[in-house]
Amino acid sequence: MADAAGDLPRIEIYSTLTRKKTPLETVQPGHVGMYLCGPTVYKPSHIGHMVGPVIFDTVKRHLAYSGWKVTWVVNVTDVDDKIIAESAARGTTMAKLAEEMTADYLENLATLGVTGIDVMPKATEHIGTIIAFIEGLIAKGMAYASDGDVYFDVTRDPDYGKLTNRSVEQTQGEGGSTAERKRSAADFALWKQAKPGEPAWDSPWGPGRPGWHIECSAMSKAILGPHFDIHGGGLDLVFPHHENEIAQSESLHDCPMATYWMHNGLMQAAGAAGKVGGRPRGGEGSADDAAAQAATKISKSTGAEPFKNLLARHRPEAIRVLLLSTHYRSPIHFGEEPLGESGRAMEAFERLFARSERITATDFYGLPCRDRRAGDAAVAAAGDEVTALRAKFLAAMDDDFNTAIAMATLFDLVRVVNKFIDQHGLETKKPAAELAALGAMLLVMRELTGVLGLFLQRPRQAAGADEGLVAQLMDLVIEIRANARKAKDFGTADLVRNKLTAAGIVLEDRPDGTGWSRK
RNA sequence: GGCUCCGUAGCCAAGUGGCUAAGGCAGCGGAUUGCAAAUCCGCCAUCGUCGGUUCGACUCCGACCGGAGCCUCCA
Repeated sequence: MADAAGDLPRIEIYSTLTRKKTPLETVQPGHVGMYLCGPTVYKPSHIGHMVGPVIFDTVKRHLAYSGWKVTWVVNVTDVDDKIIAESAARGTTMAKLAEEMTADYLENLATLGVTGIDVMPKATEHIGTIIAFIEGLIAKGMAYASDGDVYFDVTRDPDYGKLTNRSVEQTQGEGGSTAERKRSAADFALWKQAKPGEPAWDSPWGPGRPGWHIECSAMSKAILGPHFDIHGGGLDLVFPHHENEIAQSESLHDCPMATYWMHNGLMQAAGAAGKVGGRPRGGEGSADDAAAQAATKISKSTGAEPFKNLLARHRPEAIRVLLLSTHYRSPIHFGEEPLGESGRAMEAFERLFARSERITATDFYGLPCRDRRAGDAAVAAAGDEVTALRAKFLAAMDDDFNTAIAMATLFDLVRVVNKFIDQHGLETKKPAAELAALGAMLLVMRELTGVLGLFLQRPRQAAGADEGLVAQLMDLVIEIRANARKAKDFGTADLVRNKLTAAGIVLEDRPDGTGWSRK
């Protein structure tokens, strides 16, 4: 369980299980097995579904960049009560609906630059694995069949509740119609008998389908082994889902399921007071205003619009920046305002990229991301300030993936590079030494933004068919205006600029000429 | 009622037992510009309230107030 590879950096990870940070030590030296609970595919994904994937994509990028080999698994729950209900309502089949919604999910992930998923198992493709897992639990006396269902017997699991610090007595269980088939209320279903007309698989207990928690235990074992390194998910999955996964897996295997349990904070729809969940709290006389403005997690708010709708209004880069600007364990305040703000903040990067491309004639997006983390000496050409910022960035990422600080150092880096360009007048002069230093700085920028999965592709231009024509016209307008300015005819020059601004085109008179961009 | 967690500038958001409490957005002043835009420089917080521990706390402990999550499906 120790990392023999001594050249790997020390990375600290917070685990919900221990409630503290400890240095990453992997089951297999140099290899990280990582499992993230993915979506139940019954509706188009919303922004809340994107949080975990973006965060763990960033985790994987940083681990891989730091020298580990990483296998990242994200499951897709494609058999479930909600899918059955939704497909019935739509008059389609569970399989078809799941396929459609999985495609939607994958498309959204790709848009956000989540590219690191290695394996994406589906529950329906692992029914045999799941049944074998359940049989193992029954054989060990940890589970029992009851009238076509199979339940996990929590009373046989001495450390049940260790993840969330609660006792069997404190859990209420599903209740409802299954109550009388269970030995105790906190027992949970491993296998559910099919009702007539429902999708079903044959099993030793009759036709049915897997319970909610078992697929993750069975599939993570099949792909990553009984004990792997990192298990992730949203904070709302800690109980009962992850608690029950631990119960199943550790009861069967007698070893830890995952060394680190990482949970991301939930998207909050600021101001969109949804229903007030949970049991009533003691006090009365609640402040109406506070209640009205209370944030609510997206999945329980009315703000959970399909992610695709969101993309019509906001650039994916702005969304990723927003997600990474907050520490991953904190809730994220979400809404039009925060998104617009992070969009504006992000444009400072793109302006710098464009500026440096004008100077160096090098495509920033085409620069190679340094894929293996190197020591300070490797980036010395970029100067002390940049080297120091890079060290700060890496230290932040090594400290439980503190992307908020990492982002802050990136903003500092933008300022440092802009200042360097200003001070050396690189837009008009081209001294070779300074250009080389600028190139080194941009390589660091490319390296670090790459670790966060940002700016990997040139943003798509507004795809107007007349784009070439517009560019030609703009060249003409700018030339005419330049002549006016030369002739000190500023009235004409300002008229042109003001009219263009009103039309959504911004003119910038720079030392090396006039540029334009769409607002 | 039980279990987690949070409360930092106008807004968002890091962080630390004692050194200048990151960064972003907005705002203000300056440099630059024909004027702008962009860029750069500078300004803008004593850390929910009240107690306690300590030589010293925003950081630890307690109480209180406010907010979030979970205890039922949820990323």
